[in-house]
Amino acid sequence: MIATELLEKYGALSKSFNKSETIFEEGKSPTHYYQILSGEVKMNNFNDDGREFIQGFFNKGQSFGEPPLFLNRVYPANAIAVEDTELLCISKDNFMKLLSENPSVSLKIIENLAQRLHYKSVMAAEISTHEPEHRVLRLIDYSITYFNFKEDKNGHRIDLTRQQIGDLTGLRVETVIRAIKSLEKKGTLKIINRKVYR
Amino acid sequence: MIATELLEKYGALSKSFNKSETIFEEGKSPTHYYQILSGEVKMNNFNDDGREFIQGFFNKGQSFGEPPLFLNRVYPANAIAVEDTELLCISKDNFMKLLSENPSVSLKIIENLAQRLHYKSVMAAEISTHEPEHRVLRLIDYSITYFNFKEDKNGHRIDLTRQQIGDLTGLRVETVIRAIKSLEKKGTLKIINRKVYR
DNA sequence: CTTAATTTATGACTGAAATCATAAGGGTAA
DNA sequence: TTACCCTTATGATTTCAGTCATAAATTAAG
Repeated sequence: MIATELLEKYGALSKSFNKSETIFEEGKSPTHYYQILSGEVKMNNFNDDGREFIQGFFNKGQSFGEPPLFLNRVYPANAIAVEDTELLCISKDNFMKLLSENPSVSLKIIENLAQRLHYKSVMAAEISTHEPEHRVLRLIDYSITYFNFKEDKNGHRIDLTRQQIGDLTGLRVETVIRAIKSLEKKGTLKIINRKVYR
Repeated sequence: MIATELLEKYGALSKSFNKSETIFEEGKSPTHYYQILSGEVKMNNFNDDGREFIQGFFNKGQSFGEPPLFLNRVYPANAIAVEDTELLCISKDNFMKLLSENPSVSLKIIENLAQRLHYKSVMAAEISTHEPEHRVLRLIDYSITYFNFKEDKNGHRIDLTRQQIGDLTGLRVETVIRAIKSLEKKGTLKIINRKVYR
């Protein structure tokens, strides 16, 4: 996260997106650096059958879509506002200028990329070699530290639908539902009022 | 890649590893920044059944294992020399000092992490939602630009065994063999002398 | 040079997750 | 308030990749 004032000093402008609106599309060239002022964004892909894969969710204060900016490559995924969202946008040129004139910001970017790379490494190994229950549980545990799900007396409330968990782990809804049921039976997690707690 | 002289200025030392020797293990805390002088390194995970997943290969000039260094986290995977390898190693503290005193190096690190994140994004979507043939072909195409496989009159020679392709895409050897056979039948790639060309 | 291990290969069989079908509860938009 | 869609749910069926078995070709090791 880069300080709002610093971004504004380099000409950042805020832009609003309605729920479900597309921010950028897979295959397009990046033009801006984006940071979330409010709302939530997801990055995803669709295969030929229209099946979705969710690369990740991004919340207030987080940036997204930088890698292609640094590589002069096209976006490998779409970015979509999952609720009404306000973004701070700064053009690629201005962003690069900001970076070169403010070395301490680089470290923030590095930490951010490192964190996302870490998540991807963990999930890649999970998706490739583990059975559904393991994958679902690992995603849940990771999301507890990664997103900040609130904790109450029942534990952490996992604010993801079964469908979203499926799209994050490469599983079908029905499989996720059955996996969660089975994990509950084993006492690994709780289902209260259809919501998952851990 | 950071210039050898610069690394040495900050106390980097070279270290040799024999083929199959472990450089670091999953779950351990990072202590050094590593850059390859010669040889090849792979990062991998094993699931409970001993099934391997290869996170990636790293060659001369490349660094690996930085994310946990920046996050104060443990390694999410193992690093193993796939052939006799010589590394340039610099302690975490010295590396951080180098970074803060040489801002231009940060951009190199950022580009490196961005590239790896890009690869992971592409492969995650592939592994999650596409059938074997698609996954194998995508890995091959990505590896052509990512590694530098040499090109001759038959095309790019894919220097990966069927087993390695399987471990990179989360498929079993037999499935990879059949997928490659099928892709050859369709004329998508060539098999000459058991080697894959594209 | 011989032996052992790895790699590619193919066929038969199995099983786990995907698919299909259906339904009820909950939220929300008109 | 109603109608519609999303979410959770469950059972039956199918399918495709995994598994198992076996073998030849090639490479690496002793």
